[in-house]
Amino acid sequence: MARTFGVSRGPLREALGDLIKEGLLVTIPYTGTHVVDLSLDEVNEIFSLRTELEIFAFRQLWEKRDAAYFEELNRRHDRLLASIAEGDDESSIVDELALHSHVYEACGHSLLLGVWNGMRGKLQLYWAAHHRAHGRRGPLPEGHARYVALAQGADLDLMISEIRDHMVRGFSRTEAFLRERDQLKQGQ
Amino acid sequence: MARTFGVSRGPLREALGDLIKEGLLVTIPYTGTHVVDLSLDEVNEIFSLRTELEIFAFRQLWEKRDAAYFEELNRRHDRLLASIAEGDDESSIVDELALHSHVYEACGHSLLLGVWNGMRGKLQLYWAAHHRAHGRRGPLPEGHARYVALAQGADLDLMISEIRDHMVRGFSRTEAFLRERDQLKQGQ
DNA sequence: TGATCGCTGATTGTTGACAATCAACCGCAA
DNA sequence: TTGCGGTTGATTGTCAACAATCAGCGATCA
Repeated sequence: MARTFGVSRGPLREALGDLIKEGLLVTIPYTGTHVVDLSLDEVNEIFSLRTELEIFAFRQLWEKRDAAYFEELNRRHDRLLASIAEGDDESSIVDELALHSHVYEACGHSLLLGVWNGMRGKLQLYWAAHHRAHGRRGPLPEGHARYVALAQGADLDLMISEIRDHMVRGFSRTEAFLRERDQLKQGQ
Repeated sequence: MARTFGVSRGPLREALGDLIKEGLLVTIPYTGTHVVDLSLDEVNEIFSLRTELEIFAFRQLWEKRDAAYFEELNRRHDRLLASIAEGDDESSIVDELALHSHVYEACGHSLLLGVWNGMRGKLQLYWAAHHRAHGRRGPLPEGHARYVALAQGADLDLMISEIRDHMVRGFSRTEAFLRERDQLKQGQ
């Protein structure tokens, strides 16, 4: 890898070490390091923890929401819809994550934002890889309509229940990819 | 540092990099790297997020609690009480964190455990440093009695409210250290 | 056929050296 | 005293090389 990328082993070692600590790569000693192979349990953990974190973020944010927040929220939602309309899966995924990132950035809890960024990478990597493998499977256009609407509403409890529903839907969608992949593996 | 520790700059660079990414050290470019100086906001963030994570951990664990869990819980509590009785602040802090770690380890949510371990280091470093600076200020013997009792009880809602109270108490205690430190700084 | 042994090559950790960048200090002038 | 430019030394990133460890593979033998 050092030769192909034209850099020395030092910086490469550091970069790979970062990705390993982030959980995006795993290494088998003296054999090699490859992209993680997320199990169903791990995906379940990501979504269950995301649910709690995102609810907590909205609780922190709720009373502080202002015009700037609403504007940026709609801007990110529009960008997601545009990417979906263009059929660009890669962008759709990035935009979906950017939409969800907004509440973490806006709530003013930097530690929480750090934790979210830690798992965001896993989701992006995972979705991108499997969308490339399985073809067109980006986010659905209507997937965030209710989410965005309630985030601008007055009822926090409704928003919280939408977050729970949204995560359940997201998990189901991801779970479906996983089962397909495992079936393909067995077939080999 | 490389000379004093008798190692090359490579491994030292990696070790410092890890501590920096963990948030225990900060580096001012071309000037030096020193131990992080936690602000009141950051401490508040740690305790507010801890509250949510620990409640989530207990929710995951609650129905799965068994004899082994209760045994280990009491074992860790006894160890904490022993360290407090001996007046060993260093051990008290480690034991208090170990007691809280138990629910994260037992709930079977490895991602959650990873997030907790990420902030655990900050708390240990912070408490240890300031206890050294301010003298005897370890955990109080009765501080976890109710916590441990309710963790073995049948009422999850009571446990949740105890967690909230416990974190508020912990934050107040830590906040007091912080205000003392800042006053000392101004005095200099 | 199946198991064991030694070899090969890759992976991994560490080291000392080179080069670039910039903060801190000093001298000088207004 | 205050402000400015040049110098010094430390910090930082990168590199090539050495050494140690071990997985994979073929050869040998029962």
